[in-house]
Amino acid sequence: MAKESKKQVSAITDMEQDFAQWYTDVCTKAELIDYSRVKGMFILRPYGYALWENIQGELDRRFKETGHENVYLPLLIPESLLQKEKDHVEGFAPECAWVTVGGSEDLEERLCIRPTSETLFCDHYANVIKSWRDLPKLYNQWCSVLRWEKTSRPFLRHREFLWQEGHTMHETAQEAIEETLQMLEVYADFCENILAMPVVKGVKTDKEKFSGAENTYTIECMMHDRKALQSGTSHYFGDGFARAFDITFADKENKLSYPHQTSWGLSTRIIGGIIMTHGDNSGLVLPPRIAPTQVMVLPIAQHKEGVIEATGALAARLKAAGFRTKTDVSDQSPGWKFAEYEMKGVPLRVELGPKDIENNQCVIVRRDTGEKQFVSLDQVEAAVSAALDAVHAGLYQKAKRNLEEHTYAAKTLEEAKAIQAEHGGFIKTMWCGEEACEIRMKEEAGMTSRCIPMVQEQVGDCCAICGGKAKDMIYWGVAY
RNA sequence: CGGGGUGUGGCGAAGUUUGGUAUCGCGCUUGGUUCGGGUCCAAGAGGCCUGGGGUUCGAAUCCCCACACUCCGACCA
Repeated sequence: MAKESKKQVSAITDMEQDFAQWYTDVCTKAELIDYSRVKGMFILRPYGYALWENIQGELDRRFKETGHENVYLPLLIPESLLQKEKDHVEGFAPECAWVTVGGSEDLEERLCIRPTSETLFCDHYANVIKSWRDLPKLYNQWCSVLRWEKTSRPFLRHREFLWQEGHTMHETAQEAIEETLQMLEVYADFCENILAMPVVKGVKTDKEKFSGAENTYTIECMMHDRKALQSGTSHYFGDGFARAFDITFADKENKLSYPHQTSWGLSTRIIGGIIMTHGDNSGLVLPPRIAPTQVMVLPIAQHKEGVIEATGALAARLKAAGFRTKTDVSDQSPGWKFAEYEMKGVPLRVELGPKDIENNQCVIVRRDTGEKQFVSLDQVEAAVSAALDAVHAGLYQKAKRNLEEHTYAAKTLEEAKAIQAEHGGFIKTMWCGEEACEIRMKEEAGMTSRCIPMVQEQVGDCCAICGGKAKDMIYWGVAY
């Protein structure tokens, strides 16, 4: 009886049994998300939104440290504007949603709800960039965009999703390329040091790059089911958009020149990545540096004299020390509370009961390992700080091990196919650079190219697919 | 957009084959009890069974049509 009710309350499917169902369970049971009336549009509940706010805070600080300014551009793009750059419109047209009526009047020109804002930024830049003195322009926008996806999943594929999009303009190609790479580094650093997610940095093939870009750089992460998640991208555009939008400036020699452009983005999709990188069968596991609640202080035998007061005092101390701390003095049983905050991925639980109070101590429990530690109340701040760092390091190491243990080298298509079928993960091979080989890999092994990593290795002499002359070492994988 | 699955109080399900006016668990409310891993007991509130049409004396149940969610595939961040 008790066993049965336990199972019904927890109700998170084991990831080994059904990974997709596990994922959906975590999203809803941890109260990150709710479904709305419109397909593909999700409600970010307070806990999920708080996570995004913390992500925003960390990224925004990094953007500002690297000289960027926030702006806000309109939601709607006139069709004529969207069509100025050929590759771009071809890439996005299939998933655009349109506004055709205003009030009761049909509009003369239909308006696209932004799927991304390159065209809006370019239109604006054409107005404000006149001289080399106006460069660089280092803008970022926090907003939502809309793409009419056919299928959707919480965080991983929303029709409307929150993101940031950086759009910059530079005097020289060199400077723009440096910016592109710099922002890739910002994302990689953020993922590894804040989210505890190890990344593979690289450049996309022509087939996989952003519509209209010259180069797309990416950070690829490996999820627990060994599928790949593209977690952030940074694009170098050259002067293609500038020419299409007629953005010119007088350079230092008073010659009319086209500026060089970049854009880079990271979305709420990363939350899906956090869930699938760190989560376990008890639910969410949050990296401490962005967890909305880092420490949950729970009273044991709270009806006993002084326990609730002591719990409140301890929580206040931890809050004062700068830790995001909460308590739960509801009349649920301790066991219920343990399970609840595990499901919500709170990195540390601090238990405080009559015995602890008597001994001037508390119990610190790590979410990732379940490890318990008895700590004197005199040193609790230092212990919590160390434990949070330990959780971060533990999560990172575990994810890194998953990435490394499931990255394989292959010399032939057959070998790659066999490895993918048996183990999943990333498979590195040599590649000739031909799109035909990418298509063949997709058709035969179900894998797309993830990236050509910055750090190259010689894993063979010729292209694993066609046997032709190898150009680069490339990563393949099944992607979200 | 192709293929499968599902739709019954807030959640998870039984009931559908063989039509007879809805059952169970969780949650919720109130009171008591317990508290170091989802305590226990009692009393209560809440559903015209996704929507629309049809068959029938009678439909959650049979038929048709929509819609939604979900999984797999194609496409995409």
